[in-house]
Amino acid sequence: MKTRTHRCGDLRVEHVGQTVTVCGWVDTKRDRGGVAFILLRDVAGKVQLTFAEEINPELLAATKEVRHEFVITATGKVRERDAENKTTTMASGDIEIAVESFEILNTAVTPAIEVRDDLKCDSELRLKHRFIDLRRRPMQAMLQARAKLLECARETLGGEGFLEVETPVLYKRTPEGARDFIVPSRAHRGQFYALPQSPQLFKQLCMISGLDRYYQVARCFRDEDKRADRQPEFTQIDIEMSFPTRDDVMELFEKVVGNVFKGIREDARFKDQSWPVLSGSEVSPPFERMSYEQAMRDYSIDRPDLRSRDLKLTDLTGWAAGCSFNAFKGVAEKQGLVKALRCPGLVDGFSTGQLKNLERDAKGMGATGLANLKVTDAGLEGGIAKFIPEVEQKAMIDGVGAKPGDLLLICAHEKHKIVHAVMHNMRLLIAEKLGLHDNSKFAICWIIDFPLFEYREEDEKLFASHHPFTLPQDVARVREMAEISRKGGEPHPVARMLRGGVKIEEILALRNNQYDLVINGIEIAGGSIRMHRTDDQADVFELVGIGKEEADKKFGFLMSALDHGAPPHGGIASGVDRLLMLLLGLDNIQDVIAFPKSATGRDLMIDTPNDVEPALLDELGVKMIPKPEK
RNA sequence: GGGGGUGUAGCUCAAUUGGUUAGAGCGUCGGCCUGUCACGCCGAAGGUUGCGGGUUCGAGUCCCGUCACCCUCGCCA
Repeated sequence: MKTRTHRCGDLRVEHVGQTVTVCGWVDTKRDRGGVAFILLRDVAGKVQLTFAEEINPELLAATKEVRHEFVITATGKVRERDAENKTTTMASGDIEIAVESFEILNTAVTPAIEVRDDLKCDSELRLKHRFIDLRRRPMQAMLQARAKLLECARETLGGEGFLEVETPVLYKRTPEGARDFIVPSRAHRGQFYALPQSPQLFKQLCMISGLDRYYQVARCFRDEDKRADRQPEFTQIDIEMSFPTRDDVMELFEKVVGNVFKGIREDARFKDQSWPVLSGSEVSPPFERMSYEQAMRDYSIDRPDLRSRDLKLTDLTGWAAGCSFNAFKGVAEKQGLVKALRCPGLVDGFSTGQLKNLERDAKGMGATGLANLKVTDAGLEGGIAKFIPEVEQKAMIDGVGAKPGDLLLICAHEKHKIVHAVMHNMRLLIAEKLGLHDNSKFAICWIIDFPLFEYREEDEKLFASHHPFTLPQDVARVREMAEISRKGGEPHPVARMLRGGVKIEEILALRNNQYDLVINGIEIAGGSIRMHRTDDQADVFELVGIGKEEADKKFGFLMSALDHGAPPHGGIASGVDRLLMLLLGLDNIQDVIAFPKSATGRDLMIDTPNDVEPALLDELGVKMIPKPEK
């Protein structure tokens, strides 16, 4: 085999006259009898190999046995094509190689899926034959963009003095959060490792070790049910720094994002791609900041899609409390939530059946119903309008700023969560219908001032809304609450605080030092300033009901580390897969991962998970229990 | 775990709503063609209709179960 001199896709007019040797896969073969053409493909692109009877009949005859996807190497002279034979369908379209010799390096069976840019087939087949799928140009470009993204991030972080540190994959089960993947230990029969959901604690330990600035391209594992934008294993750019303010971390990450956009935009390899990142709007730090409270008020979600920023929700609870429609009034009286979405100009946007379907969707999310009202010159029409007197109608129309020709969607429920879920989804649907969610627009914002705690009524428990290591904004007040709770009495911290005179509203009004970066309604990154003092950390553990004993058992190594001179620290973690999806305008995470798993978490190519030998289970001390009959 | 969708030739899809021998395009294989570039022309092969059961004189079509893939709700601190 001769040494390759050039890559197929790199050859241009400037190479005319040179004798070159190229290697690659047979993309197509066009046999015209006395002349034949083979399109040879490699990672850089394609080039045409030409064979002619008048030049070398034996060589032409030998092309007979060449088939699609054979691997061949060819040597010949690069020559410029005649003007009428040039093509713009490929970058090397001005030239061709007049082949003088070629060799079949390997044959290939006909692949199950075609190697073509616009392949349209079931994802099952693509996953099963991933090594063929990855031969396609869009997939190779995706992998190049992914590598470029990481390259830009590393370059930025390296330049800012961050040290890339690897942390263990064999970690420890964490009782909170997502389900863990567990790994049985042979040496310690009956005991298990767990795969990390994130390197959270290790990066904090790196700060305590004095590394000052850490980052890692970390693989994370969560054994939850999959979604279009979720995989059981995914990649995060994980960052932590010492002595930062909240702004320091946010500004640093803005730099990372800015450089990723810039790096991919300026990479010549991608100029033939139609990705949003290449044609989309500018991203220029500093990014807008929005409080959690405002996001929930205007958009009912903590990751609002601001491409449709003017499509805001209105809180009608106050209006509902005094209205004549009992369903709304009742909800308002029970401290529920009533929210309205003004759909501009959509008074005739939906058929009766479509409106029914919207309501069905809302009910699917737990709503009792979804009211729709048409705004006309005469007032409100349709559905529940007859239950609402004219004066109240006018107040409502003024309240939501509606104009004749608008459609109003209203959801009311005792549980705020349900109203938020419904109205967020309706807002997305309406924005989509109004064509506001163009994916070449990038609407970026930080969400800040998140609640420190969430409250679960069922068992009267508080949860850290980010994670329990996040620094509260008002550490002193948290201390006071923890002191009250520590006095004991009732079984739950919340009950103890209530008895101690703390109002539940006040607990829920506490804010933390978390920040999430949201682009087009997708959470791209999230992080926080952490607690670096044991006493602060103990206060938060106290309020979320993790006693000293439990804290020692679960996070003893952290508590101990904090006691050894932990510096103030904070950081951020960003989902590489989701960011890449956004940049490339894709809506399935499988399309940005080289070897992804299916929606049920199977790898269809290597066929895993699979059974293991019973003897191995014995050695591990693991017993298989058959799935119970239904 | 709940709901929805899909499953017919190697691939993408049809099959007049239960009726003769399940078709087409692409691909594959063979032949022809000296400038193709989604080459063209002629011809051929290729099917356990995901799998199992049922209803029926008769099932790709209807029913039950099951498997796989996709979407969605729950879940994902």
